[in-house]
Amino acid sequence: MQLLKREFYSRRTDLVARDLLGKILVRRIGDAKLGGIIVETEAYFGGDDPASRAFHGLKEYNRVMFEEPGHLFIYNVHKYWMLNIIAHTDGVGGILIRALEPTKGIKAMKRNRPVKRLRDLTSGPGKLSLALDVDKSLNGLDVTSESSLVYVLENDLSFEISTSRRIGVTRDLPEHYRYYIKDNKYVSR
DNA sequence: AGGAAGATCTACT
DNA sequence: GTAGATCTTCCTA
Repeated sequence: MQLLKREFYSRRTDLVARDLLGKILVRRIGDAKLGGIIVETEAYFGGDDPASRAFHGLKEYNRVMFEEPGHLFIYNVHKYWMLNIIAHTDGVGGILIRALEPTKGIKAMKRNRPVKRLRDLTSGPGKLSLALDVDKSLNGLDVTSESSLVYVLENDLSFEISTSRRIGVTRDLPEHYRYYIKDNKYVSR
């Protein structure tokens, strides 16, 4: 399977968010590989998007949102770390990875986040960060490098895409910027 | 230094 | 469906 390159992320944020569905997110920890199929994403933009971490302008903690596409942006909310991948054509924007369908390293992920049912393992942005042992130490990481600790693989899969408004935001835009695989049981809700 | 907000999760009813 | 826990970061002083 082919690694997604920087050109993939150097496109409109919402298009990249949609196109990430069905791809394989891999988290490497030593020799182990954990991860799964991306089944739910959300796009966040720059200055005109009140739900975005970039809405109030450039700060130290959100700096990577304004930098080169294809890097990780890790942000904390309510005790959990949010895993985002930077993607834009106009200088700022990123995609929240909200849910995975686990396929690799399931035993290791369950050690990181013990659950009874597989469908509870990575069906939410905070859940998948715990399962994949993702925290702020990965902020700014380049996901387009062969040797990266996190990267995304091409994957041929056919499915129907559903959309909705974004989940959990206090001030959302009227458009639909949440994308998910229809009827997939690992979607967060 | 203190208070409040927030892209969440869990455990209830 | 709703309440409460929890912690990083921001804002004001």
